[in-house]
Amino acid sequence: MQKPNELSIGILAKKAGVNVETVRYYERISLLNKPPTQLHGFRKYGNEHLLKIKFIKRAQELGFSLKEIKKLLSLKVRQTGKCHDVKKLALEKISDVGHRIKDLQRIKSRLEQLVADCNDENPTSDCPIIDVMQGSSCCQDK
Amino acid sequence: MQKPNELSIGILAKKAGVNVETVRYYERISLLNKPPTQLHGFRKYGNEHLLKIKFIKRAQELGFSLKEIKKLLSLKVRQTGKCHDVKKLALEKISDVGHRIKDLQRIKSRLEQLVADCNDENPTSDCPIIDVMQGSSCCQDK
DNA sequence: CTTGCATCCGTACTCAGGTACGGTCATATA
DNA sequence: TATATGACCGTACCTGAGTACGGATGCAAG
Repeated sequence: MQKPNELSIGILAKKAGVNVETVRYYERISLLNKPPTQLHGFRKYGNEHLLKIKFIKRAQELGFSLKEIKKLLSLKVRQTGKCHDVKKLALEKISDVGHRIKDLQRIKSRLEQLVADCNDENPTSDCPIIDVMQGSSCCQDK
Repeated sequence: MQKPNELSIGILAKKAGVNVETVRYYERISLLNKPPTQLHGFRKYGNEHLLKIKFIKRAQELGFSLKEIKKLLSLKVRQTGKCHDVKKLALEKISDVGHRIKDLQRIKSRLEQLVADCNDENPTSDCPIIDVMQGSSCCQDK
């Protein structure tokens, strides 16, 4: 019924490994342009749509938000788009991710330190973890 | 009008450095128990409420969600609560945070590698960052 | 022909952690 | 006393990234 490179939304979603609703969602937020429709409004996708969804998913794995991906896609589309512009976004993302890593590391070592000080059999009233959260001991920093 | 250690919601919020609405929100989700009310239903807080909100805020800084904080608070309250139980939650959180750090590091080094390969003046059609997201080159891992 | 799945569309719901709004009443100050 | 805050309450809204639902069609196989 369909030419081999014409995909229904269900097939497309399956091939891309996403939910049908996700495809519709991407269209709603104009991340994916609405494809030409057949009779009765049934969507008819091509291979480029499949590639685009896979692009989105890879970019997400690299930590880009959908909003950022939209930007990335627009750079990709414009002929005038320079590698430079993409690189800029990537560098921002690197710095951003770097900050998040630092925050988490600070949290982690704080917790490790607390756990190290903690004697299992103490009642919680003597628990150093609870204590530090009470603010009674140390760390008025920040 | 009020005894010095009785706080209105506005004063409490200010002292704790949170929004009035946040206090009400914490009550809604039973993180903070509803304080005794005066005439006309005005909330009347004590110093223990202030400490509790500060506790919550410190625990949040350590990466605990409000749900987890609720658990922490219930351990703190029960006499039978042992340091052990708190430590367990802390260890879970450490492992959790550790995973998040690893994920972010993987993302970061991937991006750094891409940026290193990227020549500013290329058009986006030759951009290695875009390429990898297209999936045309390398990395069919995961 | 009927059953059953796929698709259409719009809307509502999810999670977390709040924030904002609107109407009413109380309190404090000038 | 009049005005300006502040507090009350319930509900709606926000972000992000989807997921779910319900009713109306369509299409294909038995």
